[in-house]
Amino acid sequence: MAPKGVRVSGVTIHEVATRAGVSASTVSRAFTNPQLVRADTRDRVLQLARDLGYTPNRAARGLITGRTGNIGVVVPDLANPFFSAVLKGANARAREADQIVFLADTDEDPGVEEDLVRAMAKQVDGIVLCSSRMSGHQLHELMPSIPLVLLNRREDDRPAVLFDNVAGVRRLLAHLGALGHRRVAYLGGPRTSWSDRERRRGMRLAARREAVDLVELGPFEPTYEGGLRAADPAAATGATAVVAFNDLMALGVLNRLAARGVAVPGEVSVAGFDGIPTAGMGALPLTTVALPMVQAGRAAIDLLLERLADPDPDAGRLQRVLDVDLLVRSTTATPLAPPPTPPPNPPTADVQGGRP
Amino acid sequence: MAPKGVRVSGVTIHEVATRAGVSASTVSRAFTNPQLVRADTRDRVLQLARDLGYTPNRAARGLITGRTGNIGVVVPDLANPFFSAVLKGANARAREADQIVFLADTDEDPGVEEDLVRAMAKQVDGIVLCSSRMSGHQLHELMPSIPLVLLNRREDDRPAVLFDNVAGVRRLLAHLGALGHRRVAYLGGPRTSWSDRERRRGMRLAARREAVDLVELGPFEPTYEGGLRAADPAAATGATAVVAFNDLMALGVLNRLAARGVAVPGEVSVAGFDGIPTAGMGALPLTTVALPMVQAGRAAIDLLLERLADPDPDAGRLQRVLDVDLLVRSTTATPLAPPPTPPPNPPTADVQGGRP
DNA sequence: ACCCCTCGTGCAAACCTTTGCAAGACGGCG
DNA sequence: CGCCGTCTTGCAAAGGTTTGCACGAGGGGT
Repeated sequence: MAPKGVRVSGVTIHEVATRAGVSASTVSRAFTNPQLVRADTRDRVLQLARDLGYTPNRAARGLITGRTGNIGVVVPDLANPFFSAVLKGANARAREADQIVFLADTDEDPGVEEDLVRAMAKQVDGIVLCSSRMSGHQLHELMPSIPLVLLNRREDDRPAVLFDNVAGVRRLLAHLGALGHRRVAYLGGPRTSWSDRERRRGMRLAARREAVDLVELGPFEPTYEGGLRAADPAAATGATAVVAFNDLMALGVLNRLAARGVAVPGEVSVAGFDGIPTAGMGALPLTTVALPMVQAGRAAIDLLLERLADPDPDAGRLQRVLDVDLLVRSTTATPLAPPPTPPPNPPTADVQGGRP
Repeated sequence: MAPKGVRVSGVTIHEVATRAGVSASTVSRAFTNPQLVRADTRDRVLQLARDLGYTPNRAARGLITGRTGNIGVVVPDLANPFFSAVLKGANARAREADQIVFLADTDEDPGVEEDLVRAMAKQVDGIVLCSSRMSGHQLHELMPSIPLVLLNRREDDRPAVLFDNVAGVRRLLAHLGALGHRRVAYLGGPRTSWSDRERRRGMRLAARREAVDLVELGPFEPTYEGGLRAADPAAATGATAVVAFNDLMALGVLNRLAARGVAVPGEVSVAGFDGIPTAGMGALPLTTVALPMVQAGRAAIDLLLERLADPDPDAGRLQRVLDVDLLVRSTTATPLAPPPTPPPNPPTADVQGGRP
């Protein structure tokens, strides 16, 4: 009946209690409610615990308190530096609060995402869902079973950390408009992405305001490879400026255009979203709408902790909208010539990029 | 006495048991030892469990089995795509084995690393330590308390997933030698890094073999910024080829050299290690020694699972050495001219880059 | 000198699951 | 017809912790 697994650090609260000549309750209180136990007893117990290397077994504690001390973080793709950065922030903040992060990568699949959330639910106090690809319906089904905080996704008035996408797009188009661009292509990301919808919406608004023609393409995969594939259709539109759903795609566009001999930013300007470090490392630093990724990760954990401390579902407005920052760098400029005549390469190459 | 925390999915094994008209033991067995319970009982129980949305509470299970079903993964810096890739592999493999990944980021600090491992130890079955920066002493102290698998770090014959750094360096230097380089600079990474020591060792060996002069610099921070700072001292050595500790640094070098007007690969060739995606995305795809990062992450989890299944400490040789791959791309070529005379910029600028 | 209040501590139940042991049912064999 | 073995199930203990309740001691007020 004894556990078969290797007992990792066998020192329990009882051991500390016996050695200190007190009961287990006292040791427990010394840790969780220090003011309940007499000062000298407490000090003796804590000192002894330290000497013995005792740390409370969080699983056992969780069993009774109903709190695990764990927080789940779910991302669509760890390989995207945007999510690494968010994760880094979340992880740092969680550690400060003495919480541990459970990680899950969904590979951009809403089904996997739902499964993972369900699987995690029992073992964490709450979950931060980054750029969730799930449907509103799926989301609402999950909501009651576990405290959820969304990041980069709005769903009604559920707790969320958001970026001011529309403002970002407005600034970006103002910049392009001022440079003299009159025809702009937007390369869309996954249909399931909230930020893609927001950016599309913002683009339409801002395009009208700046009096530029807007051409929408996509969806494309939100990756470098997706950008490579998106570049040709984009060039074929005759737009003098191309805005990609994210930096990774924009980098792909940059590379493909260079391979075709299209001058950036001379003939075509390119911009992205996110502000991932990679975007600034190339020979041509990318103009981009930078999002405070690390800060967003931290904010999401903050929100979750607040929510857990006060489970009252409608305690305070729990949406945080973070400001974004237009980084004007080397890939945007005044277009040299009138829209170039159809480029040498066959411009009809696969117009549809990403998964449908 | 009832738990105060929000009960997340209150359905317990007892509820299923009562409804199915059996005892809790039977339900438990239906899940963990199906062959012990009569077929029709089992089916009825499992079906009911599914309907009720019951999933076993892993914390409670862990309490008695001594296995948590969790695996810890510790990395020095999430922002480095090398570690994102490793993590992605580890996470995928863990999920297949129905294990969950606990994440920790140490910010390159060995002290934090030790703390985190200790804090995790109680809540995971084992830990994968990626590129551990801890001393051999620290490592040995930790070993007995928790099953550990090292990744990109050898320590005696402890279980580890390693890359064949020396072979990689040999191939890289053979490549540079064949191109005609006679003086090569190595820009070192953190002193605490095992792979840096290995690469240094390999460089010395290979340099003798190829009859090239080797200049060792560093340590530098293993980041893009570290590379920016390393470029000037590297140029000052008069080497025609620069090998950086990792790709991130190499990208920094590339950028700084471009800013100074040094032609790559004309005047100076540059190469890195890791094969992170970013390295191939720039206008000048980087020549690099590519490591199978995702595969390494998977292998580490495999090793850990094997080890857990058979806790016999000396069961089989538990070190896996993975092959590396020299990717020859655009940043290495035959040097144009004899080593250029001292470059226009003051070549004395901070020779020490990273932290001491 | 008595009573009451406060403070510090211990007891035991509860959280949810796994598992050794034992008991009941049933069939076969001698 | 009795004995034994196999199969299926339940009982109860155990795992480490938290916490409501109760108990005892000590102090201050009357």
